[in-house]
Amino acid sequence: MAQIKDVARQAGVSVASVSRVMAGHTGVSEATRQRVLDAVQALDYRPDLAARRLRSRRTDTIGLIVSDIRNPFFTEISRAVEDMAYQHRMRVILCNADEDPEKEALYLDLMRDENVSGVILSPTLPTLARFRASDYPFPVVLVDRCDRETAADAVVLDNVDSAYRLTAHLIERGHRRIVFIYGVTSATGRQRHEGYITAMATHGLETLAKGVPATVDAARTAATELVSGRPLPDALVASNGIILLGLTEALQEARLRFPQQIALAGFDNLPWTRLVEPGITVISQPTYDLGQAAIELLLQRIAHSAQSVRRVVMRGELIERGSSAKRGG
Amino acid sequence: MAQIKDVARQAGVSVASVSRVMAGHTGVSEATRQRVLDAVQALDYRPDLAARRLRSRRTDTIGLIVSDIRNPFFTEISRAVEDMAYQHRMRVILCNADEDPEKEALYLDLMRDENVSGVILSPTLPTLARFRASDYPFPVVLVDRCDRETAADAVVLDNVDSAYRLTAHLIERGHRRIVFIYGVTSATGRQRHEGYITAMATHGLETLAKGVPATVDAARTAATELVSGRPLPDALVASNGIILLGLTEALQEARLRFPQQIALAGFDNLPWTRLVEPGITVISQPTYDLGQAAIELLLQRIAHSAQSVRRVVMRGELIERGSSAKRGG
DNA sequence: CTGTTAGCGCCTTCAC
DNA sequence: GTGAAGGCGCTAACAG
Repeated sequence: MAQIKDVARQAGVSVASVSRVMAGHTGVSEATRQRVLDAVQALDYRPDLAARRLRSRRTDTIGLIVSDIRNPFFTEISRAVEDMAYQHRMRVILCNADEDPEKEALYLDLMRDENVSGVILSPTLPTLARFRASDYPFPVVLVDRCDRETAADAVVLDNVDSAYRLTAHLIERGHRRIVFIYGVTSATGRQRHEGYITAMATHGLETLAKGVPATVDAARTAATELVSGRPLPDALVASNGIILLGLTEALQEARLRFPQQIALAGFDNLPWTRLVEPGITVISQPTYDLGQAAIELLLQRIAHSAQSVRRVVMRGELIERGSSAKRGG
Repeated sequence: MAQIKDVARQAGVSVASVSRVMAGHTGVSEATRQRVLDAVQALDYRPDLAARRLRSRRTDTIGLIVSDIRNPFFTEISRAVEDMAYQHRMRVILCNADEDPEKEALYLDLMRDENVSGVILSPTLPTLARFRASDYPFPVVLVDRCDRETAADAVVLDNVDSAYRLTAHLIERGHRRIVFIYGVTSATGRQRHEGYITAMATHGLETLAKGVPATVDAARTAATELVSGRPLPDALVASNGIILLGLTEALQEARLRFPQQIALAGFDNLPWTRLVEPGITVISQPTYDLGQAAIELLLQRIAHSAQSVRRVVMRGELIERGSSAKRGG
């Protein structure tokens, strides 16, 4: 493997000149530049990143810590982050915390060891609760999950508003006994719960929410129980795609037709939601855009560490399908 | 940030002893070890990875290059790889090639720059065609995609057999005009196509396959065309979950009921396949296990670069659901 | 079992 | 515009 001194010798210049050319610095004569470039090509020289990182004290690496990689929402986020990062000549270390605060803490520690340039994080509830940007030696941008109290760069959906609109949509369609099943382990679930409560209260309706761990199994179990009691709810609403899957499975197992016997709606416009007839009404999130905005914000923060704290809020889009149709309509 | 010499001073030993303790080497007295550990704790010392990597010429990093991160199959693979890697104190750099050979080549180049310890790769067809392990300065384990000719460590499904069994199952159920829609851009699609052909030929039936790019849109378009002609096929079979999604969408748009009007089956036991009534018959892949086996194989190869080339083949499991039921049954 | 020392490959001042 | 030289923080001989 050729090194910088080999290139210097081959080009008949000093290592300093080679370094300057490689870094794209100005102040190198065109003649020298060309000779270096030729030598680089001839020797197939590639700078040693470990050496460069040691010397320059920068890694050009960003850490992405997602809470659940199996959730297509986060898959799409990571796709966006990765695309943008490599465009900016940065590396991505992907970590999946599996909704486990300990694993998450471990990974945040690892990020410190790796001396990353910055981190994009979708925090679990405990981590978010005590999150202070100053606790970390690198800039952090929160994605998907952030609350009002937390002063941090963040990119999130308008969770409260979206949940409000989704609930209001069901109320408009004549549904009254609307049960909201939400993930208690994330800020997102809580905020969407809040939007639901506001919508119900505004319309003078009784709230009937149930918090569950954000897994398909937990959601299915909860829904099965809900629909086995009487009176049957008019509608079930899920706070995210994972829970929506559990609800749909439960309704199917209970042989309950929607919207005829019970209405259904939720978050995340996953491919299967329009496949299950007559289609499930959802709030669609701009997932790729959220990821893209997160890394853009992070890159800005890396470049300008003193800039003011920013929050980017994106709007969820209501996609109306058959599952929320009018009662008996 | 404390460095090794600070720890050495604090503990009253040499930097070599600190280094030895940090590396978990034997041949350090218990007393020294304890003093070092105390000093490490007191100073909150963390070794500088860049320095370590430069000096030791090892990165303890593995590259994972998947062809499409949006495919849940690869999501699960990466989950497994990540879990195992961190257990072995290794880092993972995740790259999504998006089925683009150029992007894939770029990433393989990047792996070289990063001086990774090894790579797990699900290659595109062109890359696989000219794949030679000796072309890379690091060990490579192929996952999901490999062909007979390629001499490389690999972990794959029994693609031909699984497709054979799936097709034979449909034939047994009385279906005759079975159309196989497969991804032409992957070795997996080709091999599954082969299994289909063998099954049809064995039963004296005419093969009716159609190759498409492995996208939902392409599959939907192809299927829409197929079902608009006459006679209608008896059954549609997809070579993977992405294509199966496209087929399902097309049948739904065409208002064709399965299995009454047309049967349906495919690969990948995705959650939605049992949600779409009456459930879709699929070959289930042991995705997590495939990923786990891949990294285990890679770690072995890293430890024993001379060991013989290995191929791990895992069996797909037929999950029978309503979509493949008997004609008119 | 422990310490001394020479680099790993590169960047970056500093002098010319 | 160019070159010489001193580290970045750590590991691994080697010597004791």
